[in-house]
Amino acid sequence: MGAKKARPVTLQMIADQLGLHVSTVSRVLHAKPGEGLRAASSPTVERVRRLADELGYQRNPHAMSLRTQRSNLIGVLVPRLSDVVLATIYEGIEEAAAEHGLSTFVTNTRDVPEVQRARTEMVLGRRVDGMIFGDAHSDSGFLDEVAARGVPFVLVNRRAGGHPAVVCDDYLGGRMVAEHLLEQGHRDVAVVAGEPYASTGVDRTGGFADRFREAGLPIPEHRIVHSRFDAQGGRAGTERLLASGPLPSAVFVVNDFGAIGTIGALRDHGLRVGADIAVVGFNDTPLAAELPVPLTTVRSPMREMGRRGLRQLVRVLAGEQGESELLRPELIVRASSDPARYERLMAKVGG
Amino acid sequence: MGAKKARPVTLQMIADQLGLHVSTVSRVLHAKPGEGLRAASSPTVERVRRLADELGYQRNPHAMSLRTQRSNLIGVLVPRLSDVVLATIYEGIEEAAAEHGLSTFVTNTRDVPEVQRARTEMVLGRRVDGMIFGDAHSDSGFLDEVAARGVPFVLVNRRAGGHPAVVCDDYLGGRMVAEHLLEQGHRDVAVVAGEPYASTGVDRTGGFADRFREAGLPIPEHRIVHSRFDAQGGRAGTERLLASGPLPSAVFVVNDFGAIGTIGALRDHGLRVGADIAVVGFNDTPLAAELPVPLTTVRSPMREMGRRGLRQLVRVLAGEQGESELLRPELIVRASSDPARYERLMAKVGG
DNA sequence: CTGAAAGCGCTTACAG
DNA sequence: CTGAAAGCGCTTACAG
Repeated sequence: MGAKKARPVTLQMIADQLGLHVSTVSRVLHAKPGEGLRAASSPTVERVRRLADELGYQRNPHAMSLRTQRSNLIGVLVPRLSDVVLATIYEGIEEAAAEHGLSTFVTNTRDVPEVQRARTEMVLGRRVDGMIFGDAHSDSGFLDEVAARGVPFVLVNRRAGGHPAVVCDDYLGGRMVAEHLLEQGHRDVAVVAGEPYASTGVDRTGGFADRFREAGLPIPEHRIVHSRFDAQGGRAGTERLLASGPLPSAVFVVNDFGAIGTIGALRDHGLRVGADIAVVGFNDTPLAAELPVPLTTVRSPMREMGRRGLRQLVRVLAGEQGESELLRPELIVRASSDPARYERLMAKVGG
Repeated sequence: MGAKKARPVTLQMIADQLGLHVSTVSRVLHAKPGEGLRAASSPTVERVRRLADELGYQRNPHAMSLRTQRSNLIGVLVPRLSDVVLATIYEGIEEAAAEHGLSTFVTNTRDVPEVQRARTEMVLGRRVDGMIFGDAHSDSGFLDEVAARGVPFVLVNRRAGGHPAVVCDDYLGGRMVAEHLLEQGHRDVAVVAGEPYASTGVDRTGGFADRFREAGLPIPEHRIVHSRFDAQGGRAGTERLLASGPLPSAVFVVNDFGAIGTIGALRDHGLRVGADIAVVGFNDTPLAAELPVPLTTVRSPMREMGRRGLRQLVRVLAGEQGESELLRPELIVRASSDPARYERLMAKVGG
């Protein structure tokens, strides 16, 4: 038992069967389409292609990489793939990579600097052609080092230190939320702001706070708390908020998962989201719409961000200058911050 | 500007600087620890190691793979990484792989057979040493083919066709849910059963239905509907359930994300989860506990499943027989199916 | 204990 | 249009 693993077909095998030299076969099979010079005569090309097809030839990537010093591999670092935001961005990266004939290594760094370093070395040790970081810290020392070493890379999700980055216009997203809450008449608001080292949370908070300041309602410091980017973090941040003073009328949580924790904490304090207090999240993850009280949030083009990040990396690999891109967010209003929608919802449930 | 990418250090460079032959350096640096035979004299070993360290030598994996026909790479296929269940299993795989000196390619197949085929070929084209499938379909024709080709692989998450698989004891998990609902006095229940090609949903439903049958309460066919494994799927399945007859007193949704869709649909029909109808999910994903009405669910050891799956693959790669493993699930009762807990919750919120 | 050779599978100027 | 050679960086018996 146990099927023997067939030795893969090589160029040499094809050459032998056809009485050609391996270099001719190589030229035929892998001549760049743009290449003006013909690889061989039409009949030869035909024969080679046919046999390669028949035998199911697949180029040995290790041999090719060794010879060309190009691996067509890229490394992707994310804080954690179990965060649906990063997983979705990665799906975009992978999709676009496949279209460019590139394969991706993706790895979790849990936002721990030592792990970021170690995984970067590991990935570089694999001789990737370039990297995409989804876990940049605002203190960009590490990335500066990587850049100094000449490693081509781009950032997605979070920006840092002026390196080419494809991110959502988080500042604008924060302003949109502020605008919405101001329209709803909120005057005393709070923010669960995420990790202080992540541009996402910082920029969202910044836009939000700026807009309130412009409205003559600067947000006091104790109304802004940092937190981890998950349900636990949202819960913990909210508990601190509730302990630190009177109840605000609205809470902006800089990501949906945090918002879920916030909702849990508010519930534990006997507060009804949408009625007693407004809550707004960020990212419009799939469950925001499905929550018992649907969550107002800001939609960010996550998959598209991944696709564009990969495209920028391809440009960098081609020797061009990588460009930063700012993707447009969109406010999605739902019952968690809109009394009219909340009433309609309750009417249905109540009746 | 533009740091030049330094050419990586090779064995040859080290050998030259030390006046040694490259083969000696190779032996020193990469002799297996188990190897009884010494690679070189102590002083030589010392000098080589020191210089390698100093220069930051990293073995070129392409050269090594080409020479040894072993890539230390494994391919992982999942339906989608944006499903937190699969992302968490993958985290376990990656963790364990790193401990074994292996790197992983992971790729999304969206449960589409043509994509599964294409991605498998792509990954095999990268010359991985083995594969882990998290997206097996019960109709195991494709996997049988892969096995016949002699590709070493194991399954995680879903089992199929008797191939080595590390999965949760889904059947038992389903029985646990049934047991719990029977204790709560439910007699008329329904199931949102997931995709019919996935053993997870099928086994969970099977265990659940068997237990009810044993209790003398066989579940009529129209009370079991199939659905996609996400919030949208749960919502759609639940709508069909609600359209097909009188209201059941409890709904078992075979995964948490589906359950969220179910909760959304029930809400839209004016039903209060935990009061008017019980809902139970599966997997205990992080948000189950944070939902406004916390969700009863079955905890499955997702990360551990990934770790064990990788370990089984390592065994297979070592020429041993891969073994299937069944991991133990645990029922987590919360307010969505427990009137006592629900009352306590409401008392807090109401007050 | 250390060196020399062969070879993994490919690509790329260079001849002819 | 096609062949021959060199070489990417490594490992692995085999000599000595």
